[in-house]
Amino acid sequence: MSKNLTNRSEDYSKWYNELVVKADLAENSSVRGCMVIKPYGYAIWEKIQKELDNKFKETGHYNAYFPLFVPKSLFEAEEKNAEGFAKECAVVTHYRLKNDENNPGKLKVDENSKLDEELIVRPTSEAVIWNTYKKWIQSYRDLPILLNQWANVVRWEMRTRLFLRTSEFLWQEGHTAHATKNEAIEEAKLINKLYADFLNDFMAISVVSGTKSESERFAGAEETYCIEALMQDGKALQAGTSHFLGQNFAKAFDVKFSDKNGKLEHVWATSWGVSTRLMGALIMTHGDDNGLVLPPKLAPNQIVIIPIFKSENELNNVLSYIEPYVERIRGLGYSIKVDDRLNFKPGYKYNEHELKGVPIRVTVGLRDIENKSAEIFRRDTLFKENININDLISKVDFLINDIQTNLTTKSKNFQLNNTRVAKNYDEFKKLIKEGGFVLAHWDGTKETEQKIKNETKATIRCIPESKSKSGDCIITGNKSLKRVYFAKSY
RNA sequence: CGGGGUGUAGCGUAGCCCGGUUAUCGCGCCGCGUUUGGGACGCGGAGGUCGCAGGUUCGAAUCCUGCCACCCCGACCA
Repeated sequence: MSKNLTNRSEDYSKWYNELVVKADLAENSSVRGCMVIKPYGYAIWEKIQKELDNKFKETGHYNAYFPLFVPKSLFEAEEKNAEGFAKECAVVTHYRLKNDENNPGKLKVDENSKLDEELIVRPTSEAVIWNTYKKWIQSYRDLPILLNQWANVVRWEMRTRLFLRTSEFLWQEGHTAHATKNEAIEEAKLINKLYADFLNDFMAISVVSGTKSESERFAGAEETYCIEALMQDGKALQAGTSHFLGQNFAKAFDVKFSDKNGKLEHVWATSWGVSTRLMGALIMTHGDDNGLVLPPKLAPNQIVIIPIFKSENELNNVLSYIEPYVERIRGLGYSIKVDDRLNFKPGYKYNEHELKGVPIRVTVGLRDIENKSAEIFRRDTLFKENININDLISKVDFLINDIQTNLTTKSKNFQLNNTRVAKNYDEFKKLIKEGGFVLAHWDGTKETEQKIKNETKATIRCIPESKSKSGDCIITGNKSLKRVYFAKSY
């Protein structure tokens, strides 16, 4: 199996270039690891947004928007959260520039514009949102509040990696408030399930889901639910998280409500999010040596048509031959593009669309007009065949579904084939080295977790919900209730 | 912030050890022509503060010193 886990991380960069580029900021700028999302990449992000948005709305959530700036006093209110993010915050200290008298044409910070209280550029919005919720919540009748916002956040990471850990990134963050503990826990679980289904059904990415260990938990959370995907090089990627925040934020921001009996109680909270990292997951899950492979459901162009022609006259003949079919395919709700560019040869176009991951390609030339045929190609298996032009619509319809299903199955099988059980620590070390998920018994202590991390670089990615057999911890031999997922991660 | 590496045209690079004509080659770009069923070809053309600043020298992409940036590996993380 380790044969399958070639280290592709170097190759990924060539596929990134179709979607994003590293931001080219000023030469001496100390902002590192920001990315520019190109139109093609953004089209994919929009598909993700739209689909998730629908799912949130179906489950009773509303979109809202809160400020980018968080006053330091709000930020530090929930101590654990503040402590967790303190080391990676961008801080605004001044609000004005002025001309630099010693350096004509240059500007400098006007020291007279120093803010009394520093503003933190949000690394996440719990603080500013809970400060608002305080004003909105008085009675159990005001609950639940189920809000989501699409926003950018900034985390000043030591080391960045395009898509997976950029300094600034786009995400959605949900923030909900509930009257009971149970309701909040159910909300956190619901969203985690929603994420898992979304990745599997829409993005064709298979994940394992469960909870995080205490040390991997979100700063300020009582419980963190997560989904973890396995990339082709055998490393795990945290694809989404959903947190049960208990009453921590309600206490920090003094958010209370009176229940039916008039008794005052603190509100229960959740928060959850997925980010542009999902696009990284997409690339690293489905990409192959020819470039991106996009599941039809989120491909900006699902079908591309390449006309073959020697003159503009021939091009027009081909276009009118194919036009009724294009219209009908469009009518079925599929996105289809005719690549009639004159300055590129067919071979070049083939390669370009493969690099961009277009699921279906149809080639049509004079030969096809003669034979009433077309050539159809699927990106996932690279299989090419000639069909009768009358079968084009049904074939496209079939392939759209079949490619989606095939990618989902492939991802699931990859995950299963690369998830193995370690019976003892020696075996564990060997399996971790080879890559993939390793299921092993763990005694539940931080110390054991840390020891494993130090010695193997593997972390507990997820504690599955499902009940498996109890056993003995591979390190201490102490009692373990179930096996947990270990892996090296991004 | 520790360890290693790299900086030459939009991108990828040769040259550096051993200083010496007008800084090499490929891709891309512009013009003209021929091409077009798997990344076309010919001819012509444009494009460079050799990362930055000092120093050594008659002469520096090349040698020396300092700085900066980026990449990889650690610590940190969606």
